[in-house]
Amino acid sequence: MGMNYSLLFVLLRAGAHERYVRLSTAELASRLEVSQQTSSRWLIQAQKEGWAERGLNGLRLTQKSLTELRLLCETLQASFESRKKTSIKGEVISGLKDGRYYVPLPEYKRQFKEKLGLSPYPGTLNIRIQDMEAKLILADRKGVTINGFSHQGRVLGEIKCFPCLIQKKIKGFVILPSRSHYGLDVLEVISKTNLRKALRLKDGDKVEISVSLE
Amino acid sequence: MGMNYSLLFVLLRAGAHERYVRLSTAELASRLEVSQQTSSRWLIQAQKEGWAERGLNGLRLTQKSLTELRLLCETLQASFESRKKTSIKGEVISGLKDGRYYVPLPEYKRQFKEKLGLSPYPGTLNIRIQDMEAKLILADRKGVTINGFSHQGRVLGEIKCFPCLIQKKIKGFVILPSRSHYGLDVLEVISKTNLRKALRLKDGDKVEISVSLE
DNA sequence: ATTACTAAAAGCCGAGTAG
DNA sequence: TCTACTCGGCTTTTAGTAA
Repeated sequence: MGMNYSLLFVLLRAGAHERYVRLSTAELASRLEVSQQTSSRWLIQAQKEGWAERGLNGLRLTQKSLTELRLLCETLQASFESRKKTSIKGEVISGLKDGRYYVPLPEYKRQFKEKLGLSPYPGTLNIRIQDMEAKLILADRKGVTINGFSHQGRVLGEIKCFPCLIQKKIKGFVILPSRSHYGLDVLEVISKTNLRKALRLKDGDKVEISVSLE
Repeated sequence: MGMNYSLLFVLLRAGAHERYVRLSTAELASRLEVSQQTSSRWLIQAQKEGWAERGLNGLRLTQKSLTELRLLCETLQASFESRKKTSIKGEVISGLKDGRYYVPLPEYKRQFKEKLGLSPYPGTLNIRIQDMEAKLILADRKGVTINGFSHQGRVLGEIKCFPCLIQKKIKGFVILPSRSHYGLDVLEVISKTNLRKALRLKDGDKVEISVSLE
């Protein structure tokens, strides 16, 4: 029989981790949104299994409960405070050259300058990545959003950007266009400079992108 | 229908808060310690209620789940990081005078000096407290431990100490001897000075002890 | 391999109520 | 007041199994 999380959380909120608290089974029931009978039964069970104890002054959580809850707290914290940075590896590919079209569009350019402080080189460096999940992690994060717009009857979608360092040398941004022509295995990077030239990259070269998830 | 905590915690531990994770219902079942059929049913339910979603790449937690879990995380953190100080009130009593025997023992004295920076007055101030729960709170905390030892065939137990301020004036330590002769209603305090003299205390006088729980 | 349905058994819930 | 028992009804579980 596992622990009754709802009960433990209610007891914790009542302060039963540091002192005996006086809580009638009826009061407990209302906080748990169950009947008085059920809260009474749950409490008896929790006592039997060593999660809670009752004394003259009321209820309190046992050391066993506290250990368990503290562990849970750490698990939760670890999950939520997880990675602020990630490193993505892949190799340079040629791609469709469409970055050369959309990156220099005035509306995108204006927003790149305003939101990223970047006057981008007109084009993207395309990287085929090994770990596709990495792109999914980015897709989930907030990043900086460049708004979409219409241009000459064409709809240009929004772009999500993440600051990054290419080969640990040059600053740039990983961009995730909402209407990308690439799949999950290709990452697009923009920078002030022509990355291929500056880093002497050619198709097939291995590159490392250190991305800040902020 | 409330959320299924066990399921959410297992999914969180699997990393489903930041990406799709591939987990068969059988694998999930073994982690949840339920049958495959039950894990399948729970998952369907969680999906229906908007706690989890399934894509081609596996399972992941929804925003709704993350919001809920983050809130829970904060509750837990708040509970565990709670009070760093507490105030205990009571009145001076005479006690058994046994502090006069054990406080000055060289081994205890050495540790008091080393661990607390204290050369204690040979004796304890005994206080009958109104709120017995306060002592239980202390017993639960770590404090500073003075190790036990043997002396002339007698076993002297370990002592847990908490820095305190008596009457908001004089520094000292609340001590909790593991083999105390007192019950939960009596607190023993040591200090560099003779507290009775310095604060002009006599039996029955009200005192306030501000304890640092660290 | 996998998921999820059926159906019977097991377990849980809460109204009623005793102490 | 309060807690916790009984017991009929309802829900959840899991073995078996189909897809």
